[in-house]
Amino acid sequence: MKKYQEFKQVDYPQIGESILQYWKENDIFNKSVTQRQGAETFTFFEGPPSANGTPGIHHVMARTLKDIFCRYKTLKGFQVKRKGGWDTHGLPVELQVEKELGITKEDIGKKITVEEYNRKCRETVMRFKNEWDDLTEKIGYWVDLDDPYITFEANYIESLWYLLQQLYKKDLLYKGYTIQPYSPAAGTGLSSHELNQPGCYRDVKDTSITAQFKLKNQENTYILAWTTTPWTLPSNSALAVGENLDYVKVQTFNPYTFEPMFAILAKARMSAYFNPKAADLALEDFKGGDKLIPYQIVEEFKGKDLLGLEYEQLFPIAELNLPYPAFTVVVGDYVTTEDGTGIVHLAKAFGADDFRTLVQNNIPGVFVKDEAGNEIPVVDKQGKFLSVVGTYLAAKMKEHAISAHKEFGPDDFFVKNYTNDDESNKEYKNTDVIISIILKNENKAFKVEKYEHSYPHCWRTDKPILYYPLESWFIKTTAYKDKLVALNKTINWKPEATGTGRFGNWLENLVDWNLSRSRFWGTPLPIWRTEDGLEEKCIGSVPELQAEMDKAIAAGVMEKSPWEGKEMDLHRPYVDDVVLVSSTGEKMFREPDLIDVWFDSGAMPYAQWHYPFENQDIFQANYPADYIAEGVDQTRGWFFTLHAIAGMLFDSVAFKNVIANGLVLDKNGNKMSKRLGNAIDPFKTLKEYGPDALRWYMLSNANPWDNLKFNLDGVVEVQRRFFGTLQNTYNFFALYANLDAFVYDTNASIPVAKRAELDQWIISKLQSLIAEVEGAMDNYDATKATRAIMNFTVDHLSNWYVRLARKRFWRGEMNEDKQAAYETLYECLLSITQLMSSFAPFYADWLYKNLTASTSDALESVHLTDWKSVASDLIDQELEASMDMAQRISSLVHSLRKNKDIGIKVRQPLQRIMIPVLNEQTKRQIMHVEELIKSEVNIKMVEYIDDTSGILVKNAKPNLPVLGKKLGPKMRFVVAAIKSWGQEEINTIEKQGKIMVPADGEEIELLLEEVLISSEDIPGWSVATDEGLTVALDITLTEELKQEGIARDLVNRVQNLRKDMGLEVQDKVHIQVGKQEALTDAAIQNFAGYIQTETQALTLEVRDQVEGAIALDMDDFELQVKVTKA
RNA sequence: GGGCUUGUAGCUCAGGUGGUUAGAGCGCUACACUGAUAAUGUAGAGGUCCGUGGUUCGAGUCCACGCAAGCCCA
Repeated sequence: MKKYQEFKQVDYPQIGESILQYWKENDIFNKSVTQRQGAETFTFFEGPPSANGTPGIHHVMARTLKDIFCRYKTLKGFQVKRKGGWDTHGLPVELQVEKELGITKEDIGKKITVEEYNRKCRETVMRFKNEWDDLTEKIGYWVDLDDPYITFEANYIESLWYLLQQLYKKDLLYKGYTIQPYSPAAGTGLSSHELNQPGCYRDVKDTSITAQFKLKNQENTYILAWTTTPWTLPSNSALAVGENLDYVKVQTFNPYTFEPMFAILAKARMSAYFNPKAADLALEDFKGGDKLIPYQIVEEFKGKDLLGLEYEQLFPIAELNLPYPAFTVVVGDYVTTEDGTGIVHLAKAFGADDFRTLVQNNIPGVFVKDEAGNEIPVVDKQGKFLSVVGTYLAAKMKEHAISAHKEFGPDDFFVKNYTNDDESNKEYKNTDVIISIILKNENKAFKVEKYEHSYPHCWRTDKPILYYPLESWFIKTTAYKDKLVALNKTINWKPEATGTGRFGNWLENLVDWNLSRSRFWGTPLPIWRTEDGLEEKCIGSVPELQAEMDKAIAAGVMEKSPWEGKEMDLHRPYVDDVVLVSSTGEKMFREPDLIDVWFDSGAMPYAQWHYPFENQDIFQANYPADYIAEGVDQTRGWFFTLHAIAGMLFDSVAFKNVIANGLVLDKNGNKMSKRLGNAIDPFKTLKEYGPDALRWYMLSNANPWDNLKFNLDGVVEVQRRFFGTLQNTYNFFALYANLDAFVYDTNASIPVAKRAELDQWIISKLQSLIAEVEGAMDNYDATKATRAIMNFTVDHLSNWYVRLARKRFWRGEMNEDKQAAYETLYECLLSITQLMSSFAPFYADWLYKNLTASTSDALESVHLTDWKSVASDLIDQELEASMDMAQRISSLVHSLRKNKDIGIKVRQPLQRIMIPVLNEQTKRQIMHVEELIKSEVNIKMVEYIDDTSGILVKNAKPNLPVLGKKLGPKMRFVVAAIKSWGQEEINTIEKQGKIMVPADGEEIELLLEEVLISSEDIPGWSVATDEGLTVALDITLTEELKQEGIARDLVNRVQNLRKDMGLEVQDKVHIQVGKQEALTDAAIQNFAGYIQTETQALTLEVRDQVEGAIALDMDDFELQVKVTKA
């Protein structure tokens, strides 16, 4: 029986399926975890995917990347628990459900109850779980799919509530507001998703004003600021300039009132405000009403020179006046000179940038107090000015006798076009126009014009949106900024730049985490408030909620628990039905918001174990994560939320090592999309190529943090080049091992030191490989590891070791040398199965099982083995250097033989090669592998030419890195001098160790170590050179060499014949050859023994006539030959 | 608009701290091998190192400004 199964063809997808089956039947994954019970843990966190869509090829990438390090660490002896998880909340689910039901958000609670809606979400979100599980299994991603965490489960939510309560207790959870897109017509905030709907941004013409802000303490001097939303001007509380932009002070006249003035604006924007034709006009010649208005620059400065300047409130409404530092100039990093004046007016309530800048500068915004004492903007949620502004505007209309399409009272001033007035009326004037006229009349407007720009509109009402402050709950992440920054510096990011750059910058510019979402399907915010907001309760657990409910029921504010007689579902609408009671007996209602789904996933280290309510021990042993991996697009998503929660509540990082992988693009570098039809179906790909080649390709082709241009040709190449070569090497081994009935026995193997030099070499190479793979994997660099394994397998093991050792396998009976060859090859193959098992888990296990089928101490799976560490004592650097020399010399000789002028094929033996050697070490290294070189390139001897030969031509070059430091600018003189050297100078520096060189009028001493001496020429010989190694080939063909060449040719032809005849390796033959010219006959006669041995010929006769002979083409002549089976 | 990443042969990618002639695989061309054979080997051709400036004796490598592609944010 064959001990090692041989394979004609390999079906990689089939290997994947059968090994998967084997793992399942034998519970291998589970065993790989349980057998490490008690060992040190290596913790991995699974970033939960959402199963409401089918998985794509990029998920193969992401999941493979997660898998490999877990497998590697398992081999290294760690216990690696991997709990799967599902992300189930969030907008995409809601949108999908709404699309399927044909409803909008407005219909929820009307056409469909919240209860039904959420039930539908719950169903939808796990719809493709089976596909996901299937893919996960088929690509060999080992993760616990039987007991995953699911973010909608009550236990999970309870853990979130606990965390939120912890934040609340630390005073890190607060209610504030943020500037968001808001639709007054629809009465709702809009998500960025809604704003990105096609057709949302439309070109509209708005009245734009360049307003004049009068400086305090400077006569007639105004800062010009431009806005396309004049209605925000009454809310102005500061002006922003670009710190490094150039500004000018211009003496001129107001174009509406003709009053003399000084205007301050960006120098680059002057052309937009001043007609160059007026540049030469004298200021004193100007008369009111002139078309051209003269101007003159009187001062220039940088933006930073303007900082802190105070100006007068534009609309002097007493109720809206603000204390210093309001109405001053500040820096805005977003200020440009693309349009406007290069100075931006800031209204805290109506712009996100404005809000941020003013908060940073501690400048208050323009707000008034409502009845409850809350600050509210001067425009209400219907888009109408409060009467405090309306009264002012109405009065000004009277004062300036401004007529319009109707009489304006204090409550008639709507911003934008939120009235339903007839805009086609000739007298129609909107609030922006009225404001413009007032400012013009009051010498406060420098320019008013219609301006066309792109502005977002509400997709439901078609009306323009308003940027408006909306209430939100926040986590005060800014309070922990320094801590989060410091903790981040301890994290090992791959690539590093994502940690320092993208993530680091994000932390540096941290804003408070806006936690609120006005939605239905998500984790409810566990905060109950009295209606006046004076009393709040933040609930941190189910029992706590239960206790509060009991109190509320006892107090009579709630009739009964919404979950009475049912399982507790902590979602809406049930939680909304919970009314608690305050200390004063008032009703408390839940804040209606849900929380950001990113909090769900960022809390997974705790919530996946239902911490702290259960599993505290497991949590302690598995926190923080040693390793996580996710797409780089998660930087501000999952990576951040993990980091923030860990830093704020646990004073720890959440993960120590992280790979942020790039995107998977199509082969042309375009994004894959189902619509474009360039998406790769992972299931189809797996079916065609199997999981191993796919995984290997993705890891080895490019660093995972770079984008991958996915090309199926690349998978094919990996399969052929790496897997094919490895398979061939195994087949070669199996073929001969079976013939010789060799079976590897660990306990009876020949010590490496007693094996052939070639064996020692490949084993040394193998150990170096193990060290390299270990180093790469410990540094989370899978690409380096896979490439190293591939190079070893293809270049060193197959192409060099097997090729050179081939004859040892097929020659003769079993002996010690043959056994050593088998053992060496076997050990290499077996090591490769372990090295590659993390990356190609199926094939590696399959090969492992083939190799160990007859071995007594084999384990069930390569994935259950212990990592075989480097045996440093087996690494022989000197030998590796020697062999490298042999490979390079062989290559040079091949190159010489192929030279057009030489053209002698390898089968023709040649007498000698000559190698100049300038030092003993080189000579020793080459001599070591002399035999090998001789047989590889078919020459009789290697001759070394050293100094004493007298024919060596030496060559000197400057050692630039050394000389550069010493000489600097004088380099070029010295380099030129060295290049002009002859043998004499080289001899001098070699003998005396130094030489004087002229350089730009002075003499410089050069030391021997500052030049590199080599030999690249042997006079009279054609040579080939490669990195200081030079080889000359003696191409003289003697009679004897010619004869041997013919003999080898004949052997070659007879071998072909044997094969054509279908003879087995061990079959014997008789050979008859027709008489030829003398040289050929002599060759056959002199090399008869050689020919017979090689061809297994019992007899070899030369005859005048050969009956039934075949004419063999011997290149230069034909030979009559007849081969018969003995 | 801002932050970050990428750009090297037809394609996919390597190229510590600047240093002599910029490499590999695939593909292409030619050849060899024919006892690993639907396998394998060898050699060759192929480069504006995205562009422009700069620093330097010397730049694929460092700096500045651009260009192109991508991601995230506004």
